[in-house]
Amino acid sequence: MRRDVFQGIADPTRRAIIALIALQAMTPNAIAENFNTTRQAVSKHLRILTECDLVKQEYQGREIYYSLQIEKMKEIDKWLDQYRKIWESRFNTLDNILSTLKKKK
Amino acid sequence: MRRDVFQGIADPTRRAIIALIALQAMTPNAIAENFNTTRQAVSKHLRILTECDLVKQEYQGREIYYSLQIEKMKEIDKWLDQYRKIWESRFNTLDNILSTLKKKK
DNA sequence: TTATTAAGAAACCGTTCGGTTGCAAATATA
DNA sequence: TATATTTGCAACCGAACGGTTTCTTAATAA
Repeated sequence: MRRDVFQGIADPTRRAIIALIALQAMTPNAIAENFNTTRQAVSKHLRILTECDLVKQEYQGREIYYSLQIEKMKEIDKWLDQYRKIWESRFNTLDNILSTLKKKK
Repeated sequence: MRRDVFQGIADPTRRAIIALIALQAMTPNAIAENFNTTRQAVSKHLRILTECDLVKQEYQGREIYYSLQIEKMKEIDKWLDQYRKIWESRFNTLDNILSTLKKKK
């Protein structure tokens, strides 16, 4: 199954999971306690997040700690960069001014 | 149908469309010429992009010009901000150093 | 050893997705 | 006016998604 970061962050529950484990590693059970859903549903999301390398696992006995692979988030930032150039440009500012004038008219 | 930006950018074809119309407005036909797919498929993507406000339409006779609503892209940037803080932090840098040392070992 | 607990795997279900084909409406052109 | 063009809409299809329930495996605790 081909996965990429953008598919990983597409689901709101997965974004919530990402936020949860961004600062500290957590087990699937601990993560699932934060949602009104079954552990298996969370487990599936973790699988998808793992498949697109947004998350890494650390085995500790029978428990598995999941944590965010922050490096992968930079990919989104890198993709955004081309558009950041646009919205920071003078042309866009000018465009905003023009459309503001239009509205007033 | 509830849509958000993250769903909008989830599909690779839609990201390509976004890149195409980022700098200049284009009609569905003109956009479709850039893909090995039917005009209707592109039209569906444009519909989704419109629903999540990533794209705006401008009617000109029977033609409709689609262009990127760059403001909406800032939402992704804003969401990324919380993670940018993490990957730019000293703690993370330290973590990188540690894992580099681990690999060398 | 025997329960118990943590987690993944498999099967299933309804919905959405991405795509196609076909059609209707509106505008432009002969 | 008749015809061609641009576009959106509806119906349909197979695959993937998000979720549940059930089962298996492996590690811990009694």
